[in-house]
Formats: sequence, C-alpha cells, structure tokens
Amino acid sequence: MDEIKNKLFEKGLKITPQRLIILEAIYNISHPTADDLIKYIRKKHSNIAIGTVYKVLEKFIEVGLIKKITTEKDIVRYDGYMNNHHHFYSSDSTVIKDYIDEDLDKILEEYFKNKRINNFNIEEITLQIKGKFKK
Amino acid sequence: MDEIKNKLFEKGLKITPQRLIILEAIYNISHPTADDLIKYIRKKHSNIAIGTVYKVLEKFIEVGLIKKITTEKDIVRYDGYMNNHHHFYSSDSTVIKDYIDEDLDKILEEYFKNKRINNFNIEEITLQIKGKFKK
DNA sequence: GTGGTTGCAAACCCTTTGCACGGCA
DNA sequence: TGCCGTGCAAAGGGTTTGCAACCAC
Repeated sequence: MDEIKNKLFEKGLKITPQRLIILEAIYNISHPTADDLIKYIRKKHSNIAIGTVYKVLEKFIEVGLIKKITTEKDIVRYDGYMNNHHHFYSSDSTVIKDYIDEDLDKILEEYFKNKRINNFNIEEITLQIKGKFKK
Repeated sequence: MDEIKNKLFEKGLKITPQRLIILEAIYNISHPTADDLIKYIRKKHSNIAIGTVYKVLEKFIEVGLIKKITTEKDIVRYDGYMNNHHHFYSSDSTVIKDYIDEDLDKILEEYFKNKRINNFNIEEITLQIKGKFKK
C-alpha cells in the first residue's frame, strides 16, 4: 500500500482513502470500467460515491497515473499500465489483454521515420489487435 | 445514387429512403457521429427520427456495410470505408483521418506470423496513431 | 398481404455537475 | 485553518426500446 501512497505523493496529489482504494483497485482489476471499480470497492470497503470515482479517475488521467482506453463496445475502461503497449480485443467477449512488444515498437518507429509523414507529428502508436482467444 | 442502392441490394437489405440517405451521408461526411448524420439529413431532406438512424446504423454494421470506430473522446463514430486501414487521431481536436498503407499491413502480418502468438487468432490489426496535424 | 421498417416518445445508462459538508496538509 | 476532496442527488447527453402505423417486396 505504501507504493500506492508514493505514486499519489509523486504526482502531488493529496492522499485520501478514496484515492488509495481506487488506485489499488485499478492495479488489481484488468482494464476495469468505472462500474467495476465501484463494485470492487463496495465489496471490500465501505461506501463510495459514484461521482467521487469519476472525479478521482479524471484527476488520475490529468496527472498521468492512468489512461483511458476505448473499445468497440462503447464502454470506457481504465488502464494503470503506463508504458507503451497494445491491446488484444476479443471479438466474441469483452476481454482485453495487454500486449507489450518493444521490438515491434522500434520497428514501427523506424518505419514511420522513413515514411516521413509530413503533415502529422506522431506522438503515440497503439495497436488494436482483434481476434479470438484460443481455449 | 444507384451504386448506393446496389450496396443495399447486395447485402439483402430493403431499399428505403432513410437507408439511402443515411448511407449517402456516411460516404459524404468524414467519420460522422450519429448526430452529424441526423443534422446532415435534416438539412438536405425532410425529417428523420433519431431512433431510425441508430437502428439503420446498427443494421449496416450487422451486414458489414460500415464499422464503428471509437476515439479517446467517448463518442461513437461511423466509417464507411471497409478496407483495412488505420487512423490518425488529433490529440488537440476531434479530427480523424484515414491512413491506408498496404505495405505496413504486410509487414505487420509477416511480423505476427513469425511471432507465433499461440493463444490468439488475429483477425484484424488497426493502428491508432495519435499526434498533432501540422498547419 | 405481410414482415420488415419507421416515427415518436419514454426509458435507460453512463457520466457530469453543483453545492454543502468534511478532512488532509 | 484553509482549501481541496467527497457525498449526494439532480441533470445531462447519447443511445436503446416498445409499439403502432407504414411501406417495400
């Protein structure tokens, strides 16, 4: 729990029970929706206001603690893993898996450097890889 | 307008004025939201019900005439260009631009073939390229 | 003729907002 | 103590739904 406190501290955020539990929840649930977080927190701890959850998430995004990710299925999810990474999206369920591949990142960087897209400054490239998980 | 009729016919859909105008609108607006479509149609023609627009779009997606695309900014947009392609997302506006690059598609296909991701069947790879358009 | 399609309005769901109270620094 | 964070409930905005009337085939 102390490393979670540190993360808040490093970003200059006040440490509150709500922020601690929300950040912990983000790290413990894979790509949660706001609703996933609320349920998780209400199960473990006492109550939390829905508005608070949204406000805290917004603040976390603002300071760069988490990211929003968007899926085909319209519901916003949150991701606490901040290094560059891609996502596998299941085409027959709501499952999302992270895909980390620094070799690929380098290939893409190189590719676009040579390509010289001259009216666009690339900041970030993310792959959405759709398909089916094998069982 | 006849090629639009053909597209509906090929997919086995009944040809109605609403479907014709919605599909035409999708081809004439870049990555429209549902609301963009409604406004476009109401400007050109007579009225159209909001519910109808959503139902028609859902049907088009079902038969593979269009795709949904999702952005950071939570609003669903529609895309009538069905060949594989990627998107540039402006990080300081809502502009989206298509990016077609068959060489890149081949490189990625090859890359993942060699990678042998063995618990996932890849169906489609889409790049989200975030950055800023130069003026 | 008849099943699919449309219009309309109400319902829904997720998210945002305003404000008074409460608690961290 | 002062200001930021929280809870609550109401409002907002986009999307979905149910049903009667309508129309393409």
